[in-house]
Amino acid sequence: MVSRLSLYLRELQQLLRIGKKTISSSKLGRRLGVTDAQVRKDFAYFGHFGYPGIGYRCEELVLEIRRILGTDRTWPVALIGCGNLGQALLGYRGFGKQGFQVELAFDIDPAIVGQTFEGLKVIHLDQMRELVQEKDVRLAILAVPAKSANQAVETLVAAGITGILNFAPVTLNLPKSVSVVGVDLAMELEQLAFAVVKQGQATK
Amino acid sequence: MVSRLSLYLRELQQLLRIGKKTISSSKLGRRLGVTDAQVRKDFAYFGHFGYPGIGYRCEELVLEIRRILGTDRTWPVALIGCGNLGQALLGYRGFGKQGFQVELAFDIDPAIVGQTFEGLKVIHLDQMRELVQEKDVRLAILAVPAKSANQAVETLVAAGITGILNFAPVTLNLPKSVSVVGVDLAMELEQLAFAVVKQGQATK
DNA sequence: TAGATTGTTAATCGATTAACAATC
DNA sequence: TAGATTGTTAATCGATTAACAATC
Repeated sequence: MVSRLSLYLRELQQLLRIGKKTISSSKLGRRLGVTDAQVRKDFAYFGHFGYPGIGYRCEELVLEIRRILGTDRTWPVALIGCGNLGQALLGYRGFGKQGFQVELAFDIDPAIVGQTFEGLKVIHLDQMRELVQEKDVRLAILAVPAKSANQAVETLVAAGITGILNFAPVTLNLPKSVSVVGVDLAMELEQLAFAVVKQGQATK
Repeated sequence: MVSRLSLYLRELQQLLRIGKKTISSSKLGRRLGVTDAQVRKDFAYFGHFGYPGIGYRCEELVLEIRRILGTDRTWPVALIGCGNLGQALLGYRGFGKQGFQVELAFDIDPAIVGQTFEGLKVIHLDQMRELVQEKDVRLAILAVPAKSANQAVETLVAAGITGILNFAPVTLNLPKSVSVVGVDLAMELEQLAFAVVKQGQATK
């Protein structure tokens, strides 16, 4: 359900860009494939953000959602693993726009440690603890190979990281106090393949 | 619910790697944070795969899930957009392992078209239609900037693509016959930030 | 046989939708 | 005022869990 908040936020930012001042639950829902009742219920859960007869003021609602999500400030983020994917993530501009700033980059490969990508020098994972504490970093993006993931996670947890965005295609062993969001690209493609096959059958 | 099938599949493949022949619904569930009843219900929906008193045979179940998901064969995939992220995705080995093979790479930037990455020559998007039809490609990975996404989508749909893995942080305008799975990295981080803040409050 | 574990039914829970009085 | 739209209640729907007879 909170994932819909992010979706609304993205759409509202788009609406602002094209100059819309207000939007109704039914129009916002139509754009996203969600019922109007769902949209209203989602927002009403967190407060009274709308205006009967008018709708929601986009600018105001953007601020409210960011406050709810906790992105009304900038979060420093640590990147773990600076291979192919890690480097691409370092260069991704979309994070900054939503309030995330990769401030630390780690690896364990001697061929990578010491190199600079996007103006950020890659540091050995062994030095994570003190740097993370110094910068008060809570979030980490884990972009290491599957076989190194759980080992890296121990270092992360010991360093005080409390949220992990996991790109490694394995189940992480974590204490309940650490949150994890997994992004498994092969899994996403599997979901897509399933949907395409099903859709194909429905059309027959 | 189908997303759990992918999760089970990944875990079962891991279990096979460490030499397990069979697994019970309760042990599999424990590993993934799912109840045993949920695991059994999920599988039973598609058939009778388990053995009372024994559990599920890992190898057999892997084959069944792959059949259900449609990944009991290799899917050729087209990559659209060969910038930072696109190049990283081209180099990602995880796709191949699950039955996806990027066979075509497209872009519109003259500085990128013609270059070769991972042994694949980047082709101009204008030539997509005939190549996609020649190779019978159904799936596309969309890794273009947000502002180009909906324009690119028109070309994809016209070429006969029926499933899109969308990395662009925008809502795509698509006919109902085309499936889409969205991966918005900033949205995932937002979910993580929310979870971390909530967790922090609960601990207080 | 006793122990383990499935598949399935019934009960519970939570999420979504419909409907409408209240409000601008 | 009439029209549009919210927030919320009640109804519906679907998904999850508990429990247990059937099975190996």
